[in-house]
Amino acid sequence: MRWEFHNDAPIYAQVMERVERMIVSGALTPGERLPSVRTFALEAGVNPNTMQKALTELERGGLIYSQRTSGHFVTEDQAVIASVRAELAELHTDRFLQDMRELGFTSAQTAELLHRKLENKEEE
Amino acid sequence: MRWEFHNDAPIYAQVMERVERMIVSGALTPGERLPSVRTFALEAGVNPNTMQKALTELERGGLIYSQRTSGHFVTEDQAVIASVRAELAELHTDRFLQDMRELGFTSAQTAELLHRKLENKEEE
Amino acid sequence: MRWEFHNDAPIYAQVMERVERMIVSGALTPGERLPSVRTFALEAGVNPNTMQKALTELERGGLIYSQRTSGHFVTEDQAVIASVRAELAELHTDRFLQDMRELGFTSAQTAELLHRKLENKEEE
Amino acid sequence: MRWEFHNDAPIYAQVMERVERMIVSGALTPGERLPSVRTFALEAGVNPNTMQKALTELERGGLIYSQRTSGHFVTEDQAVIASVRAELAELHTDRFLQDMRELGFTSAQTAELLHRKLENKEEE
DNA sequence: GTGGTCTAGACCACC
DNA sequence: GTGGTCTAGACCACA
Repeated sequence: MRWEFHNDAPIYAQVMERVERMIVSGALTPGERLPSVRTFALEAGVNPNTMQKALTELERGGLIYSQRTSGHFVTEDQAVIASVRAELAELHTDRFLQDMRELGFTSAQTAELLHRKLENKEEE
Repeated sequence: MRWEFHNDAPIYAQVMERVERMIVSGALTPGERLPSVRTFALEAGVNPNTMQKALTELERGGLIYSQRTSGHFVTEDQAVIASVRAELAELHTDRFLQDMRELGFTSAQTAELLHRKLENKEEE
Repeated sequence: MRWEFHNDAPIYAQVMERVERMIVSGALTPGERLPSVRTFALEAGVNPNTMQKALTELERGGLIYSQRTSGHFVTEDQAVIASVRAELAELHTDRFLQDMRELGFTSAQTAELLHRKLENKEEE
Repeated sequence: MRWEFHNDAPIYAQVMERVERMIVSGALTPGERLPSVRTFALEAGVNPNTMQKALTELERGGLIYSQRTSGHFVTEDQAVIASVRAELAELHTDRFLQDMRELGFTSAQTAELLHRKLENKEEE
């Protein structure tokens, strides 16, 4: 399964985002071993160096850690994961509000619309 | 200013989206004449055929209409514009909820977070 | 002038150290433009990618900053430079005390020896 | 445990330094028999000829002496050891002052910094 | 096998 | 020209 990438951001950054989401969503659990750099790169359809860079950057953020001979692992510090998750949630919310503002919706109108949508769902 | 495009969708579709947004946000007003296909294509940095296809598709949706001799115009039917605007709002909202769900947020939690964000803004 | 490198540390790290010293010692002044990545790499006798990595890491530390089209520059924030300088001084001092301890000198004896050395210099 | 070597000096010289330190620090005591050249070379991960040269040079300095049939021994002359120890201390001190000078510290400032460091240690 | 580093060579956007 | 990114291929230490 080769991953898909956009033109508007470096591939390594998109790889980072993707792995980030796998972690905060629980698809990769705390302490779990990631595929080897080479294998993961193959899976993503990118060069091993690109994957290496992405993982190194993620390591800097504390979301994963590496052990020289045995691989990369998801952090066991759930606080770090929670923090990143909150950050991403913030980011999506901001982007959403921004998108809606571009359509001419005020924040209040946006919230109102979201509520109506959720109520409709309940009825279904 | 050349527009920026992704890899994950045909260019013409992205052009459509962009013009759509210009219309529903009011950057292009009802009845306003669009630049010529060639000019508009140049401005966007796409092939005139691509721009042509985008405009034709938009015409099918009723958001613009063309007059053989004088060019393309934004519809004067504000109901159509409002409808498209609502559709886009729906789309952004769905995508937002989807993104948040991928982070493990329920719809209720997402709404809660949005509220807190708006309250904080008021305080500022 | 090709630089000389040891085996006991990655080249990019040694390049970082070297540039660091050039900055904190004043050989490169605040705001000064560094040679281009390619030129600098040639001067150091390393691959441009290696120099790029070294400069990127230094940028992360705030000691230099980059402008996409015009090059890398030494930070103008003298506080950052002073801080790095203090850090390096600390490091050298610790290493010195450690080396002397391996020779069987206590810290007090080391300090005593240093003093005698400085006094002898004055006499010269 | 294979020893680690730099690129910036001949291996035999680095071996010398290391054995020197073992002697002056007391890890090898006066009169103690060294491992055989072959064994010692294996331990250090160097060619026996290299180890031979290092020991011969150390012998010239009087720090060790050899007996044709029974091997190499640490000198029993403590004055020689003390002298070498002083020499090494001198060398480390000079290198320290040089490093600090490269950071822009005068000798006085360096001494001052060392003092403050030792005082802090006492408090701990 | 693993991560990590290094080199070589290419392409891109920006100005 | 500039920095930045990407790929390909190689080597190393570690276990």
